[in-house]
Amino acid sequence: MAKAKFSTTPEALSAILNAAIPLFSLSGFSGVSMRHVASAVGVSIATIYHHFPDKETLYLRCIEEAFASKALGLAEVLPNESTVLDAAEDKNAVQYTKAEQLERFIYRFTCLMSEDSHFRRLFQRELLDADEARLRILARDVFQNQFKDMLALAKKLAPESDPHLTVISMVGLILFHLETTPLRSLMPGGLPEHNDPEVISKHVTHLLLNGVIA
Amino acid sequence: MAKAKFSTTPEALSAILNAAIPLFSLSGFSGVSMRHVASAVGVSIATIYHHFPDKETLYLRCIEEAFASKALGLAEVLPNESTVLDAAEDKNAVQYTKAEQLERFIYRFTCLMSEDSHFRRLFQRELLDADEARLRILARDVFQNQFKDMLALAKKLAPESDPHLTVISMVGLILFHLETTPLRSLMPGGLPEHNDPEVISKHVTHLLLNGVIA
DNA sequence: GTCTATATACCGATAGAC
DNA sequence: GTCTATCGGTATATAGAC
Repeated sequence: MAKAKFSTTPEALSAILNAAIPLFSLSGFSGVSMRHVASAVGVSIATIYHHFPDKETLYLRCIEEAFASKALGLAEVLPNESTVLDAAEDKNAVQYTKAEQLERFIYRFTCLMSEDSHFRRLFQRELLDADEARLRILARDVFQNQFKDMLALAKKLAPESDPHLTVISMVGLILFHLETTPLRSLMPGGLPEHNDPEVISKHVTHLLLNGVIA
Repeated sequence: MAKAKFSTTPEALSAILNAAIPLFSLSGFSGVSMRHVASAVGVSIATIYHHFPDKETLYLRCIEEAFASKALGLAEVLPNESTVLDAAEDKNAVQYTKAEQLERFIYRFTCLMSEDSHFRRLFQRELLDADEARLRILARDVFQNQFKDMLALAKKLAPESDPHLTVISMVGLILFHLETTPLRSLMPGGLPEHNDPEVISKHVTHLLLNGVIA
């Protein structure tokens, strides 16, 4: 069941993906033409079609690439349930309080998400497009394990709440603060420092620990 | 300074807008052609161009229309600071606790936002496109007053926190739960009732009042 | 105010030389 | 593996009849 129709070098492939990912992130599927991609890579259109059968496949591979590489970073951020602990770390393992665990997770997750906008933007676009087949791939291959770890964290932190809702809330809080960056400065009370990952994660952590009123 | 180049009936105009708004909401600016719009309205392309000078202007008018009509609903949801209270209501006015005020706002805002997806999706697309001129119009003409009311509410509820961050957090919590609807069912622990505005607003209110751990 | 017809440019995708 | 050249289709936008 050989899938490779063409002979390809991995370098040429990833050169195309690395050029196409920012384009799709900025302008979306229909906002980017194969001509744009080709000229961004510095090759002809026919070269792109030598590596990818059509535009849709190229887009799908971009999504998979961008999301798979972020999934690795996500795994590091989480208090890992699904991987074996390093023995040395296990012995020296500090017992974090619930608040500390939450704070660490929120801070590292915020930093990770604020690092590159491409993942975030592609994710938002996938939510808007809501193509079921693509979302299914995303859920299964990329987010499945990380989401389970987050569910475990949510269950540990807030045993009485619905863990699914808790996870969505934590993620949503962070992502929305990052998403609204371009609008923030135009709204009353918006300050440049509100886009600092440290400020955001501190605010979110405080909110998750104490609520707004307390 | 007459702006109207053409003679137009308001009915024809709003027929075009009402057909175009769902299209742009679903597929974005570059995902919709003037042909699509024309055939959705049931007229020819030239007719669309009679009413709008170009595609970009049509899109901008769709945004303005969709957002302006939601701004009215938003004003009703908020404990209104900027409008005069009705005298009769004022006399019978109940004194709500902070928790009750928050709960009412969250519930009504969630219902309002879940009612039509077009506003939400167009707003998300505007955040992604991040066109500064369009965001400026949005911020000034549509969200300005409502955001100020929300800031006032945030200040009243959480005087010690940065009100701007508090508002973004409240809005983000609700919007993200609604956005992730198509993905939710594919993730572990996702249930159909998680998309119910009542369930969402109850969860969000509890989180904002008590935090996740409490 | 709506139409048909059309100008011009760009789109995705392919053929075939090197 | 990359190129030039090109096909057929569609895009935005306009001209001009009715």
